[in-house]
Amino acid sequence: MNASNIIAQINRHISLDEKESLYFSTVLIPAKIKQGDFLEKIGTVTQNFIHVESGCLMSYYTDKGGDDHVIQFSTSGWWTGDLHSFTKQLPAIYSTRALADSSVFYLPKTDMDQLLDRYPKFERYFRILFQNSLITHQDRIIQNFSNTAEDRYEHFRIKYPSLEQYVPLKYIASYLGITPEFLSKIRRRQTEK
Amino acid sequence: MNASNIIAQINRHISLDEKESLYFSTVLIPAKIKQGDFLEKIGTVTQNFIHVESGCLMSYYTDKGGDDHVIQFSTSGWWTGDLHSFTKQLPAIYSTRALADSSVFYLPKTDMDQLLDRYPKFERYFRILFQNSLITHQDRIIQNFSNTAEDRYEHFRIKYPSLEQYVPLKYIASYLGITPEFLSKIRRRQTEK
DNA sequence: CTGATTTCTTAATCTGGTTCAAGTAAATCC
DNA sequence: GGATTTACTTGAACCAGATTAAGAAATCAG
Repeated sequence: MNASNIIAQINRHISLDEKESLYFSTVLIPAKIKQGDFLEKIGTVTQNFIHVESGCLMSYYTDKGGDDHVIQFSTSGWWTGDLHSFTKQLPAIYSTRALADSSVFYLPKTDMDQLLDRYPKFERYFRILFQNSLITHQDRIIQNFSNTAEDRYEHFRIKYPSLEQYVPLKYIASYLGITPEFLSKIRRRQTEK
Repeated sequence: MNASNIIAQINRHISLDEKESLYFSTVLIPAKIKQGDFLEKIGTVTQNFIHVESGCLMSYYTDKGGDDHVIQFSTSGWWTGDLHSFTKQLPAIYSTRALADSSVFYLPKTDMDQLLDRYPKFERYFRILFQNSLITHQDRIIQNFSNTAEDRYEHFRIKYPSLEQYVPLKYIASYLGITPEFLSKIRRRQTEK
């Protein structure tokens, strides 16, 4: 596994020269993750920002009642990780697990900090990344308020068609903010149409 | 109105020198906004990123049924605006209005683009700004899924105590994702305790 | 100061979605 | 390949919060 994919993807937003690309690829740590394995556990301090090369990951919050709530699925090209824990170096409130055998790159916090100091171009890259992600999150909040669960499910399937191969329905339900039982009901309603 | 407040605030994240501070303050456009006035209307392309000096603004989405959904209240020190419209120069899906007489700075898109090109330090500032905002938005999604409306209301009052002086209850209800009637019910329940 | 508009509350009724409990299909594991 | 765990479905009872409609309180305009 080499870093050419991730670098190509970054080059869609900024233009890295040889030196920058090389430096970046040396700080990335490649890893293979087996389905079901944890990349990050609640309560421990997040050391890495995670970039998915292939496979599928899921990040989720576990509430006081022990129920899980999915905040994100990540497939090829996505970054993930508990940003709050990563930034402030506090215990994570999210867990991240592989929903399929996956390969990822870890970007350790100290290396990311150095990277940003040395090559401000990466500040731009991550600024754009977070800016876009913020727009997506605002939209998700609005959609959750203004649409029914059924609309949200249809919208989800259109927006992330590739996820259905990886993600069990109960996690899709969680992502949508409903119970698996109710998602089941929605699905039956739709096939009856 | 001068730019010293906003520059002091930016200096909490990066260190601007004289030249940078000066350049930044020359591209900011100060404005006074009367209560009830629009800073940004749905359907028009957002030209400015908005920084609140004093007063209080509200950004909201209007759904197909004509119902408004508040995404953000902004008081002194906050940035606001329809980021999607601003970034992609597409018609805005959010409106922004003043909930009280307010003073703001506009940062026009072209000036922000030039600012970021000329002084990459600002890339860092906005990277941190969006990164923190993203964390807040993730948290809001999770809280909406895992807490009851009553818990969310209590949490809101603790987190944003200063907003109660500006914001009518019906907009707080909207921000929490409930109807004004139900917020009323919650409030009565609480005073009865 | 006064009428008009907007905000907030109250109560009755209704509904989208949950909970609980049970059964079935599908992965997974030795 | 058979046993066991995990994922999905079904249905009945239930509840958090929506809807509707009306009145009370506050704010605003002239």
